Amino acid sequence: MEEAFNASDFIREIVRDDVKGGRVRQVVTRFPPEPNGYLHIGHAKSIFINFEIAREFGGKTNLRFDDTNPLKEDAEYVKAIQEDVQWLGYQWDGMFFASDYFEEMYQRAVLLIQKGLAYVDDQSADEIRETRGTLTEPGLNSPFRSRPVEENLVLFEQMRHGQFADGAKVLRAKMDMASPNLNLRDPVLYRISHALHHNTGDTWCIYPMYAFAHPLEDAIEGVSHSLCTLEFKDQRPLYDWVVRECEMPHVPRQYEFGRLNLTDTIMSKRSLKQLVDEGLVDGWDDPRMPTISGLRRRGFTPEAIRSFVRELGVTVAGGEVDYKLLEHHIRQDLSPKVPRAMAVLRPLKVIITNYPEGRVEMMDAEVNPEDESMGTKQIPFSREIYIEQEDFMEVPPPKYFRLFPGNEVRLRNAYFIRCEDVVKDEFGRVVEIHCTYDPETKSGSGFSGRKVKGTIHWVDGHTAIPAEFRLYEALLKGTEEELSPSVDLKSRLNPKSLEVLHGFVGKDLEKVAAYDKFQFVRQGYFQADPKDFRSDRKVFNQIVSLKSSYPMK
RNA sequence: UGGGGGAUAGCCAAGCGGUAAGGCAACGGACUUUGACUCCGUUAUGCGAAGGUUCGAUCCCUUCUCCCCCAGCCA
Repeated sequence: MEEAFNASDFIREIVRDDVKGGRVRQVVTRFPPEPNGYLHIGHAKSIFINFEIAREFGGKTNLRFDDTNPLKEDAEYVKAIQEDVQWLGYQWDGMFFASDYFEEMYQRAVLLIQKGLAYVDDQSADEIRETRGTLTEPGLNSPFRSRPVEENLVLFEQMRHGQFADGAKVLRAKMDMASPNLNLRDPVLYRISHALHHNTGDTWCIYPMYAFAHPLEDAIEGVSHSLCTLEFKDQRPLYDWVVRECEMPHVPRQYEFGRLNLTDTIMSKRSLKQLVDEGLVDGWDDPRMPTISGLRRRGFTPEAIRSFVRELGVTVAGGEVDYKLLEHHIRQDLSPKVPRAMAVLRPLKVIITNYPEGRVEMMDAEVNPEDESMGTKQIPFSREIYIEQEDFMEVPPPKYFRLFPGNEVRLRNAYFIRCEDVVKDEFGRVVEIHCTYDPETKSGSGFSGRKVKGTIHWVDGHTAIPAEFRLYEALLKGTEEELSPSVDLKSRLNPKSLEVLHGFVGKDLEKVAAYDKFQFVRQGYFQADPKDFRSDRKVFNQIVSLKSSYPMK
């Protein structure tokens, strides 16, 4: 289902034309993350686009770490990024680092200086900002703009050799301080930073800026189509300028697509990192995080993520995709392939008064009704069971098909039971209910004497295994105003984003292992938590609930 | 405000001068040992607005409105 797909969008059209017209011999794309954080679902879209398009045209895709800012980058992230890309199902052709090219970049910058197209500026960061002009006013030329080539060459070399402090000087492109495109007002190409680089250590103390480095990286790698998000659109003239003026033999082209936004989800790495750093979540892989590792820990599958981003398509219109669409794709993926099981998240004890004490019956249960080949399993049934608290109401609302005094329901894979009595504690809370069962209604017996409106799930009281269930809601929730990025992140957090419940799973889940996924019947899809699951402490993360047409929950 | 992009249903999105695909959501209904799944049906005389060109406009032209991005020595 996933493979039978023939996408067409403006980028694929461009690539197709380039190949047909002979302008491009081999399609080469790249996924260029900066190793300054973990990948999120937005990156999944970019990964999908870059890898799939190259694959469709028989091309190649590189994984390239855009590590030009040592202050923010870390080897931890490069490892995590590789894991995430592979987990999503993609294998790169080449793996590179921008830092692999630092020497060549330096030489290209020297070329620029020699051509009179770059100069060393002694102005401070503040001065540069102040003289950049505004949206409506042109900027001012730097007093160092016409520094002689020879002097620039010497200064730039001294920059490289650590003769200046951080921020003392920068290398700037000599473009146009009056350009209506702010990116072209003599953009900074190199800055001084005496920082330890995760890859090159202290070899360098000057680092190229993205705008200079990225086009060179693409050109060096023979990238044909450099596919990035829309906010880089204004950089395109600069991108082309760098490739041209640096006299790169290979000319890559940049094309931009709209980035993914999801409702109730923050996607900025800055904010995600803040959540992690301030301990507001359980790390980058907290199941509430929109990171790939968070989704993985939550129980999402690569297939679901891929089919989700595939359906989004490639466009330039900005918008916000409903999180429900992602939920649809994970349900769609899991439903046919995951075993059913019964779990009671909020237990209520039920005594079946006419069922013989001490007797245990093994009941047949289909592993997955959607796929007979998955077989059946045996689950124990006895006099005492647990059902879901919400499946009993003393005073039921209209259209309530579950248990209430006098009503009969089907216990899934077992018998019909009828509620006869309610036991309450001193505060009037229901603590236990008494039911009777009808032996003739045994599951699989073909009994058709009477129909019952509701079927509820349960676990056997004597063999049930205690389990912890973690239910999730959006990490951030609130009105549009409350969710404004200008509001402090902490106050935008949804206090109910995590709910921990202690209940039971059936004995058939005795041998579950981390990452095992189930559909807990009538509840939703769950995964054994990879971090906290132990054989003696069963922890399940809710991936997504089941859809429900029953109004209240 | 200068520049760059965008506007098709509640959300995403096809459409490329010939009379508005599809998915999600929602709402009905069928089926059901999951109020699930599946299946059927409903939901834009309308494409941000107003003019114009044309036999014919979501598509071309003009003007206007609204939204997003750019003033890091971040990427």
